Amino acid sequence: MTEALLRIAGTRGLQAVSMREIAAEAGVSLRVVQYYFTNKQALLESGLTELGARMDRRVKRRVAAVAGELTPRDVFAAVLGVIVPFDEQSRLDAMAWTAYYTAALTDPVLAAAGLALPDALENFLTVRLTAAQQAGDIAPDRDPRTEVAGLLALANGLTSSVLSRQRTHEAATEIIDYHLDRLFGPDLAPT
Amino acid sequence: MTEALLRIAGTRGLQAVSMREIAAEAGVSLRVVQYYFTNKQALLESGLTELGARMDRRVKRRVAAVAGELTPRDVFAAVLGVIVPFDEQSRLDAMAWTAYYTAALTDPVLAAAGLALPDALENFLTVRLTAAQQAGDIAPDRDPRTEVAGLLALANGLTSSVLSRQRTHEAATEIIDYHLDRLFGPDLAPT
DNA sequence: CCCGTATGGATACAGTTGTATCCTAACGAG
DNA sequence: CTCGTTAGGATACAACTGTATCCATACGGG
Repeated sequence: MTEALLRIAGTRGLQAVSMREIAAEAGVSLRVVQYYFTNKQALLESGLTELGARMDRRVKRRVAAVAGELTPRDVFAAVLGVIVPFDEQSRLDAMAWTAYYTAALTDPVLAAAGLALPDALENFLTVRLTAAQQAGDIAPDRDPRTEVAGLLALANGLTSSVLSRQRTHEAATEIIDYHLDRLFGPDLAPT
Repeated sequence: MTEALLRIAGTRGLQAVSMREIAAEAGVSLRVVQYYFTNKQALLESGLTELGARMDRRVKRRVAAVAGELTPRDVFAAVLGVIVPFDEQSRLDAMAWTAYYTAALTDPVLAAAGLALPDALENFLTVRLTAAQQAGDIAPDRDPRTEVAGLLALANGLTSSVLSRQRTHEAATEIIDYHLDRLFGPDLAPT
């Protein structure tokens, strides 16, 4: 049922999401939607939670696919590579996520629930990059906090352009890889 | 009246924009809104046009403020510096712009009218950067098209984080300047 | 003076929205 | 068997939406 919500949000936008639309999309009656989600707000929050869970699953899958030891660069490639949509499903999710993010800018309730994830992500990556710097994996004159902020902003901006079909997923990935090469140095680039 | 529209879109979101709300915000009657904008769609399009015009005005103002000759870096600093919100007014406009952009992702009518500007901007900057490269202002191993795409994506991503108050305008500008320094070389950096 | 046109006030209307209410079934515990 | 709880169908309701209609005024050219 939350899946129906995200399907609508990803194809027709959050503003097209109504209790009745979800009921129709999920093939149930309006009452059932009301029954399992008392509020529309509870419904929306469940969508946001599910989006976060999907993102998490994708990162874990990518990390698990890495053979051998996990380099810091692998972590960044996995996280950033998951932000930019790479297939139909992740494109729909990214659409829904953008819709949520925009809504959160003017809705304080959604903001509290939705802006925590990007923040946590930035902190997580900053911690990892700082550790990588102390281990000598990146140059000492880099500022981990600034680099992470720049990379996340880049990935988000690229996502926008991929969603609007201004750019393909491959072109976006290339740009990200280029920046990762510069940060981690060519000796750490994947073969 | 279009101003009232953008004020609402920037503070409460596009979905809060209704004919009656605009009438109230502009201090006129509903009929007047209907009279000057026959459709709601015409109303929305006028908002988009106005946003583009404001962006244009800001760029021109920055360009005009440059003393002496206009370096390629000045052009980029002006354009990118105008994308990231820097005062209350530009913050509201960026909010409205984000709302429009998100709506355009699922509304083909808005997409045709709204995605033309970013596209034109990217082409314009690519032409300028290619010329700058031929003049020796940037290293010959850079790909102008990729560099422009990356910078615009970065600026857009930073705008998102500034709008969500995750980052200040100053922090965003710093990151952009850092990337411009790397692209144009320190010898062309502003004093 | 007179009338077409621009401007705008008041109200109506059908559709959609979130939410609430009322009524059935099913079903396991006692 | 009975009863409380879970699950869901049918419908109602007030609020809001975009749009349309009916009217009144102003006003400049003939």
